[in-house]
This record gives sequence, C-alpha cells and structure tokens, in this order.
Amino acid sequence: MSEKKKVHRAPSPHPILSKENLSIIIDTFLRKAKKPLIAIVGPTASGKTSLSIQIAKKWKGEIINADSRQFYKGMDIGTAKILPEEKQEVPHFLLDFLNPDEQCPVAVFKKLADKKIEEIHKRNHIPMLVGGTGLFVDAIRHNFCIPKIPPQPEWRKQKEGHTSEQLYKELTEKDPHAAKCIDKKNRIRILRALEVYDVSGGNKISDLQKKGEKKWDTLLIGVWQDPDALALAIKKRTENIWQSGFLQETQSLLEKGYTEETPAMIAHGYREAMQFLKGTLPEEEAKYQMMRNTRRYAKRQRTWWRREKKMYWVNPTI
RNA sequence: GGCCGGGUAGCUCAGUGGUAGAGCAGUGGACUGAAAAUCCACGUGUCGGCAGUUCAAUUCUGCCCCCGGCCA
Repeated sequence: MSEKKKVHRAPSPHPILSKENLSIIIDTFLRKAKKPLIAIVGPTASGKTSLSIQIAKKWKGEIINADSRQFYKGMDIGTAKILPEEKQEVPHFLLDFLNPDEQCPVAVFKKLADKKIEEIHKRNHIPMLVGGTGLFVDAIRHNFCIPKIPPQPEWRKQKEGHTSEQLYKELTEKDPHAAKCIDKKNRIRILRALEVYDVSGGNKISDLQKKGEKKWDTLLIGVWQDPDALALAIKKRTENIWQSGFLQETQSLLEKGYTEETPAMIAHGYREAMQFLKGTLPEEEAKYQMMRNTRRYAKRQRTWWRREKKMYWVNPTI
C-alpha cells in the first residue's frame, strides 16, 4: 500500500523472445536474406558467447569477434574470452590478432570484418558478428563511411599543449557544425574533428561521415538481462576471473613491458590489477573498482542498444 | 538492568524551530579512425515510532523501539 520509491529506469525492452520464437525468426530471416549477417550484441556478461555458439552450431555460423578488448593476445582471462573447448568447432575470427601495444580503430576493424564476412559467404556459411563494442557493430551494419584520415601522431603531439577550451574554440571557427555536436570537454572527439579538418585541407568531418548503402542484411539479436541481475552476473564473473589466474595474466603482461599506458590497458580490470600488483591499490579496492567499472560499461552498452528499433531481444536466463 | 553515543538518500555522514544537503553508489543520454575509451545531465527522502510544547517540529520535551560502547 505504501508507494515504492523507485529509481527512474528506462523500461526493459519488450517483447523478450523465447528460444523457439527466436529460432523461427532466424529461419525466416535466412530464407529471405541475400547476404545475411547475424549480429549478437548486448552488455558484457549477459550471455552473448554461449548464445552465439548455440546459433552457430544450428545454422552453420562462423563468428567474427566484435569485442575490441578481445583482439589482444595474452588478454584472455580478464576479457572473459571464449575458451578453445567452448568454441565447439565453430570458427572464430578477429580474436588474438594484436599485441597489447597495437591498436585497431573502427576503420580498420570495418575493413577486416567486411572481408571476413565475404569469405564466410563464399563458404556458404552464416557470418555472425558477436560482441559488445557498439560502434564497431554499427559500423558494419550501417556501412559507415569513415573519413579516410588515419590518426596523425605528429599532429596530435602538436596539440598536446592546448587546453580543451582552446581546441573547442578552434573547432567552432573551423567546423561550427561539428562543434555543435560535440561536448566542449570531449577532447578526444574535438581533436578528431580538428584533425580531419586540418589534415584534409579544410574538409568538415560532418560532411565526410556518412552511411553507405547497406552491404549486408543484418539480423540484430540483443541479449538482455535486467540491470540488477546483470550486476550480480558481473559480480560473479569478476570473482571468477580473479580466481582463475587473472593476476598471473596481468603480471605476465607487466613482465613483457606493458604498462597502464599501453593502448590495450584501457580495459577495465587490467588497470586495477596492475595497480594492485604495483602495490598502489589494495586488492579489495582493485576488485571493487573492476566490478564498478564493468557495471558502468554495461550501462553504456544498454544505452547504446536500447535505441535500436529493429532488435530481437532474448534473455538467456529465462 | 544502569549510563553514554547514535538512528536523516542505496552506503558513509553534514545540517536546520519554517518539511533538508554533500561524497560515493546509482540513473538518463551522446557516440563514425583512442570506443571496456571519452563526454553531458540528474538528488522527495514516512529526517526510527508515538505523543506533547508551538502558529509551525526532522530540529525542543517525554515515552517506546533498534544499533554500538561502557558499567553491573
């Protein structure tokens, strides 16, 4: 009778499909699609991996990883990468192809993934894009035209001394439209827009960023768990990671000379573990921060996918 | 059983005779070559319960309940 005070939350997606209905939808989709692509997305720890294996086995799928931290060699435990025996003969691509000091930005990923998709089609199998990195999945689905201006290390170095305010002001003058779309303090995006302008000799990033004609017929499957349930899953997974040799894995990365500054180490978990190993963060605190940062990441992923109208949602726990 | 502290947002706690605020947690959102990144916005809660004083009580008083500590 007393009204419950509730945190204002966006409603859960609906409907949530049963496994049977999902099967029907996949069958129908595959019958009609000319160049099919099944994308399985959703927050971390929601159960994408095992669902992807079930689907791959039933429909001759081959899996392309779309999880940007799983590109890296030697980062298996902390990224909850699929184990060899869990693959159950299903081919996997774009896993373990980078060293931690290398990077694979969206544009590169897109090229690699598109190529893989074509190859899989040639084998008459079904390409499946599986992973949590929303931008990367969308780049493929929507066939993003990404301005062909690679990052310019020297240019960026030059800008290091500038404050974000100065950079933003510069952008307002050069590309007012872009400036309007970017937050004043979002240095990364401001820099990118400026970089495109300067290096291309005055082209505006907003003019260059387009969606091309769709290359693939995509079926979007979203894996959903309610936030509280997911928080629990994240807790369990983190405990599990911690007990499965995560510290040794991190230690060996340190021994290879990688540090918190190494590109791959923006991954949550590894940073905290490194701080613990160096003695600057107590173990409990490191673990706590890892869980918290994972939860926050999951929330951003929810936000990313929630807006999708053409999504088929499933919940693996029911 | 007696004495002393406390009970205020999910947590840790400020505070006021005119129905309240900070940190953390959390929530909503943005996202095209750094994306597990980066950035923006958001604080109504029976101020433990009941009664009394008062124009007015979360604030003062009394009783009760709960949690710590000390003494028996």
